[in-house]
Amino acid sequence: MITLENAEVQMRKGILELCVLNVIANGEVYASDLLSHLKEAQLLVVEGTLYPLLNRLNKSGLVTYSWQESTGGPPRKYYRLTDNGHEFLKELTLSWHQLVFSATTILEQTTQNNQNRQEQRQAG
Amino acid sequence: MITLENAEVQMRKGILELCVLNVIANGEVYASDLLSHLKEAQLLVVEGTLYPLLNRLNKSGLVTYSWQESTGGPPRKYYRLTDNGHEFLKELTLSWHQLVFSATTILEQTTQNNQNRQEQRQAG
DNA sequence: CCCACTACCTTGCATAACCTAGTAACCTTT
DNA sequence: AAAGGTTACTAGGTTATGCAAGGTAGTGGG
Repeated sequence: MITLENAEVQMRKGILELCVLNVIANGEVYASDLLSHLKEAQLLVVEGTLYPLLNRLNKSGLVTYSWQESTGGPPRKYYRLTDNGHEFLKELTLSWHQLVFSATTILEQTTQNNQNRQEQRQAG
Repeated sequence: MITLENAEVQMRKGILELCVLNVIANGEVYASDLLSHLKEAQLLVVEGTLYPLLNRLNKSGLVTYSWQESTGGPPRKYYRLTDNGHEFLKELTLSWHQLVFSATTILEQTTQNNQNRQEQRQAG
């Protein structure tokens, strides 16, 4: 069964990696930083999603981390991109732009046709 | 293991429904029409992906179809959106734009910071 | 010592859906 | 009737991963 909820989750999935890599590329961050950055951009992510993703990125050699002391609380893992990670991000960003292009192409056609139909309706 | 291939598939998944619904909204089409429209927009889809998707959309009440004779070959199923489908598409399009906004926000930050770093490197 | 807060992490359920490879039916042409 | 093109469809292997829920552990205040 297709629901709006599902479709939105599906779309979000696709760009989550892209966004996480970008935030990390943007400067060393730890998990909570990431969460708040993503939240700022209105991209909903929770811990149970983020930690496994960071581990996957690490195991795939795209990010690495270093422990750093915290003023209060346990030490933090600060992530940064590896060389492979930068390369990967570059190509993924390209893919993303191509995808946006595809979608835009199709959306624009629809918009134009709907406008045409409205004009026809008004003319008729 | 994270690969570029996987990540791209993942991103494409998310917008496939959106694009298919849009093409259908664009005028009655049958499966092969859809495939060529999507191909024009450089969105790779194959039969085995499309037919199940069309069935899901149909079962979810978002599209309906009518049989029409073909000049040569078996009759074709021409799809069109239902009222629910139009409503769904409207909201999904909105979600898509919001998602593009989120991604763009994050991508721009990265681009700016990278530019700053380059300038700093050149200055140093 | 205990509580609250922060931070990191894992297990497992639930879901999802792509795509390969194949089937079957209809039509026309030879 | 055989061949070839067009159209529709599906079963199943494979892969993926979101998220809720629960666990571990460091710090500091009362």
